[in-house]
Amino acid sequence: MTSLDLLFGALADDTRRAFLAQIGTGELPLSRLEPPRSMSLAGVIKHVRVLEEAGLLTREKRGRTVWCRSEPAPLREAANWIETYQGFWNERLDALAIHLTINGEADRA
Amino acid sequence: MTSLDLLFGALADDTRRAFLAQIGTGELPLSRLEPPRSMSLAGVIKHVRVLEEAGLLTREKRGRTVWCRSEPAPLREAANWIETYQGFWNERLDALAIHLTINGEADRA
DNA sequence: AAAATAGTTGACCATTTGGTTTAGTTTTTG
DNA sequence: CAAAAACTAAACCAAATGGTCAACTATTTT
Repeated sequence: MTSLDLLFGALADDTRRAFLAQIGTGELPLSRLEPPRSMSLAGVIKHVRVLEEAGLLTREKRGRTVWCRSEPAPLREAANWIETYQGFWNERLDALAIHLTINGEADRA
Repeated sequence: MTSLDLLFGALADDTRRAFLAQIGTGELPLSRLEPPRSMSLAGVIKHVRVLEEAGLLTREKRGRTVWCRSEPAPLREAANWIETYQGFWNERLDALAIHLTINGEADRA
């Protein structure tokens, strides 16, 4: 299984996306993660492991609590695939370029 | 299951990403799709259905051949999630803005 | 009309996934 | 020390996934 499989697979779940959103740029004790649909702590741990194996988060044990930190780098890989596969992101960037060009000409006037 | 689940789930497979890449912006007969690892036509059809259910492709039957066309719109939804969840795309767009600003000033000189 | 091409469907199978419960370990706290 | 808190690991289960093959429909082509 390729790393993109792991990556997209990890993102293909409500619960796991919620965890990433909750962690954001900070860090959170594993037991503070709030699954959208209630589940046992063991269930939570399984999801955390999937995210970890996809490289999307790291765990650090301090005392008796495990702190989860999100790792954004792999997301770039996923976004790169989307971008490369079909130039729709290019269209978006083109649109921005046009916007900035207009602004630039407005500045000049 | 939410539509993002379907979307990321559809992308979480080598074979299906290959199909999307092969179709690109054009269209391709279903039987011309080339799975990375060889498989029966029935297998191919199952993958095509997954992509279809995620909204990533549409089929049109003309004569005896089914033409597959890729639908980029849902990808934007996926990319939007990535962008929203943590502002790393913003950094990228910022970088482009800086680039264009420099060009604009070069034009002015 | 007969044969080949293109696709679909259904039954089946093995593996993975998403969850549970129970029984642990380790680290704090009373 | 004893109890609570935070986590882990193993066994188990149902459902989904990724694949097969065989039988079938529909459309060309010869």
